[in-house]
Amino acid sequence: MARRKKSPARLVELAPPSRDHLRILRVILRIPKGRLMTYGQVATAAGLPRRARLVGQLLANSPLAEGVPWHRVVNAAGRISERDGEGPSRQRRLLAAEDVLPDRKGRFDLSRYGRSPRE
DNA sequence: ATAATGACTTTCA
DNA sequence: TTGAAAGCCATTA
Repeated sequence: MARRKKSPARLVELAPPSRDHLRILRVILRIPKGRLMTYGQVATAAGLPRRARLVGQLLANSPLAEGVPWHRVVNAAGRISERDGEGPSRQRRLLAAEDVLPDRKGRFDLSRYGRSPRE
């Protein structure tokens, strides 16, 4: 096997996932279709209270692999937090495909869509 | 070790 | 209800 040197921070996508990241991913994977969770809820459900930003950082750096319903994660205001450069259109479209629709101002009703990962 | 930054959240005016 | 400010935490520079 090829010897592996220390990978630069640039190759985040190839870096071994940390324990915390796995816990977060596991929670996101259990968000039912048509439902939403906030960054904070995901963090807490993953056993990492006050680490909402960690959830955001993970998703921001991840290649957003298929099968990972990252689009079901929104901010506490029920709005889409957009990635550097990209608009909310992509996430909005994916949600619309699950009948999760925003109000006139682009806000999602968390009391309606927001639920814990396990029903 | 200090400072800046970011898919965040809560508080307050 | 909205936006600014401060709080919070991991990562980078």
